[in-house]
Amino acid sequence: MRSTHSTEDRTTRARIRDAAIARFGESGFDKATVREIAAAAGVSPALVLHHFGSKEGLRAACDEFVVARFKQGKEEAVRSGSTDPLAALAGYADAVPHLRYLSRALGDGTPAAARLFDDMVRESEEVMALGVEAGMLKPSRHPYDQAVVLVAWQLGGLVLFEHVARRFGGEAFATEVAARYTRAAVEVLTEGTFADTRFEDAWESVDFVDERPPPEGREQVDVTDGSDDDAVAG
Amino acid sequence: MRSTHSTEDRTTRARIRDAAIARFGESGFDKATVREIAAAAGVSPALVLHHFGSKEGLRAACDEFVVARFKQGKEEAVRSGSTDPLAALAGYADAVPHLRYLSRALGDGTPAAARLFDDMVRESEEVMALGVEAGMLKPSRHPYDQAVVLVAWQLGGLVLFEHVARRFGGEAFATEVAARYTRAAVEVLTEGTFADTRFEDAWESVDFVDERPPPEGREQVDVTDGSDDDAVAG
DNA sequence: GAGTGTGTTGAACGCATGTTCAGTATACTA
DNA sequence: TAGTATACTGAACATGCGTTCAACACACTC
Repeated sequence: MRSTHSTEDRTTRARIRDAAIARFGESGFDKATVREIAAAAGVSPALVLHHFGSKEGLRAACDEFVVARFKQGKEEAVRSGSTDPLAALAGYADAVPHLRYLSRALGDGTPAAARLFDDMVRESEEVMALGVEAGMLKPSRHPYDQAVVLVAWQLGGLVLFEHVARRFGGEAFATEVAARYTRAAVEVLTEGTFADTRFEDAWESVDFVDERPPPEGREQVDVTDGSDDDAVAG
Repeated sequence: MRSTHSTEDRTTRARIRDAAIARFGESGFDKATVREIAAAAGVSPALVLHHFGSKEGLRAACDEFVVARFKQGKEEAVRSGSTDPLAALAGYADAVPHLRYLSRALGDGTPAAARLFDDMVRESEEVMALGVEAGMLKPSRHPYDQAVVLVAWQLGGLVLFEHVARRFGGEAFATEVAARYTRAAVEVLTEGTFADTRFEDAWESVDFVDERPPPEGREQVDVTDGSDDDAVAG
């Protein structure tokens, strides 16, 4: 019996969630207000709380939705052979708000951000191992550490993409900025930038443990609730 | 006639500023309250506003201070030959709050963050040009773009350092985490990770402009005010 | 000692925010 | 038609926030 009133193509709940993703992405979680989000979705502030319990609940719903969406897009990217989700996603114009949201979430220290980071490290490690086997990637002396660093760079570039775009004279999340970014990134990841192994040798002599931390104990949250938000209303 | 009351080793103003840097760094600008900061500094909330005019003024003062401090540390790092300020700064235990603050500022979208980013790009470009001349760095096809990307990665790694540390099983901004991070980073920057030039060639064929954006027009703010905050009181 | 300026405080103000709640409208069930 | 569940609203509440302001304490000048 969902959405007895709304005759739109999407559920009211989905409209609110999308408006929240947009507002959170632009202003950040704290600065974005429930009233703003409600207005953007064309509903009353009370309805937002009616559907999501609290502002924090709304954030959790947005987190789930965006992370799931991102994961899905990433699988496609892996399938196509690219390791940079930024480039893979930049094509989809409607994914930009989600990228923006993700960028904010990573900076805000949302619980979902940690989950996303850990997931990406795990998957990157797998993908990179496969890449090494296939002769596409060079083997690393510290595969796990390298996966962590590369994920940090990828997501870090996402968080600071606004600045990258400004330096490139384009708008944030514009396709050509993303392409230019990727071109430079790929060059570095192919050629390297140090001419000799001076630094590498120096740091290699430092002997640190190469172990993963104890198993993460993060519960794998399943994305059941709200998955039918976009269902058509009667 | 500064600080007629306080008999501490530092000015009250400096104590407030340091407390603010710590609180902003831990909770972020929005969540950190003037009352909290005042309590941490051992003064009344009203005094905070008396000294800095507003919370935003306090943020500006913190920005100036940290950016200046960071710039200074970076110069030393360049002099020592390292291009990674994270590693260069990690040694100074008392710099950790500043790193934490910087990490937050970059995520919050503080005006100072843009200034810092732009400064770093400019300086990185210079340093990298020198490095190429000296035969220490490989020449890039797109030196400016490469500088932008490397700065984005450096600072992005800083923003997400909390997650890097978690994956490495250490505390954020711990020295050994920083070392492990640097080791992996240096490996990638020396060897690259792609085994062949497949991706590089593909992206190189995309023809984008390599120009810098129009001159930035950002006024170079001079750090005169508050520079004597740490002066000893009579 | 009077006058002045600065550091400092406690209490209050005004405002925006997240949240609650009583109540209305609509759709479905029987 | 009556009953019930759900979507939805307007108005209000409580709280925490940044900020203001009148007053006090101390140091300095004359």
